Amino acid sequence: MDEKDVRLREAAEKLALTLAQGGMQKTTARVMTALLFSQDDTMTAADLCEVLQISSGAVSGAVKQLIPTGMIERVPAPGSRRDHYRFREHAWATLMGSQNVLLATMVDAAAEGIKSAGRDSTVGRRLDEMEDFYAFMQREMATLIGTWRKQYDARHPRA
Amino acid sequence: MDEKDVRLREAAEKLALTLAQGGMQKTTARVMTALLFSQDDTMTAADLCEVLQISSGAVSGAVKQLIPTGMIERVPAPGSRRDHYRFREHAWATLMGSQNVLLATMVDAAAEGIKSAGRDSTVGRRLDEMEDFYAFMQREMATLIGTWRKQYDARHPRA
DNA sequence: TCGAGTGTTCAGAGATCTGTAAACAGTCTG
DNA sequence: CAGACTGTTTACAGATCTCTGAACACTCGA
Repeated sequence: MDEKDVRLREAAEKLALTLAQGGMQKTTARVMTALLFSQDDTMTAADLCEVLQISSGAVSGAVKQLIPTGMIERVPAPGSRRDHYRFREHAWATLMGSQNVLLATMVDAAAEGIKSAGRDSTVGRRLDEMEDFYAFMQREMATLIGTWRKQYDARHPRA
Repeated sequence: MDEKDVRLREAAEKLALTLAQGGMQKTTARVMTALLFSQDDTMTAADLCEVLQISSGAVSGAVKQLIPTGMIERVPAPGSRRDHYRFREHAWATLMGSQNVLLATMVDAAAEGIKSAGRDSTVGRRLDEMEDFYAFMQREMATLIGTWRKQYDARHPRA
């Protein structure tokens, strides 16, 4: 039984490391994956401190980053006075959806350049392609995520 | 005429800053956007040094990161002995396509956890959703990029 | 209102990362 | 082959970032 726990923790740390190399804060990634791979539904800040061997301040900071992104949520704890945290349902879809603003930024950056240089030049054509690509992605990604959601919900009727 | 240059450079730096906050190396981002917003087709390492006010070593390092990702390419320079660099055509599509391996990593991480915990548990259901989502994305992203390419190429017949 | 139990904030230590400058290597020209 | 011209590598310095530990703030129950 503990055996299972160990392997899950290993998997969690491994993924955290990958995410960290991809630009995510290391501690933030560890907190996220700890919640993701936890056998329990929720974890308290104290749990996270103990499991990850980090200070409460670090947990506080990580949580502060994670909640606005929609990856985790604070769960009102009935009996306990401690805050409980939980990995959110559909968190991944939410996360990918939030990349939408990044895509919009790319479109804007391209448009900004085109405004200065026009479309009919070396740089203009380059930026035109960029604008076209990201505008396309922005449109399509939204519908793609919607498609998945519908599909998944249909396959997993709420209890 | 120089006016144009200034505004393009500003746009370049602005985008670089955004990309840097998104996890990309700061200098790497600056080199990339410098090439992206350049009015010329290619730039030499020396050009980049001067424009960005960085050492040749820094340029070398940035280029070393950028080339494998497919964002820029080294162009054989006919007359000059210097290396010329160019922002690659369809670079953005290539970049997004390369996220495929990241998506695969996510699928694997989820599968790894499921192997330890099974699908029928709190963590199992959580990981099942993750696996399903990323597997879906992996499939769809590839086709999406292909669609865009076809569409764009059709609209921009090669000269 | 007081006190215990938690979460948050912040200054400072420690680690990490990144760019520079200089040495080194490679390449083309004369 | 010599010599100049570039690109690459690397030790080191500087800057940045992140965690910790402790003080502080907040909340709830008695």
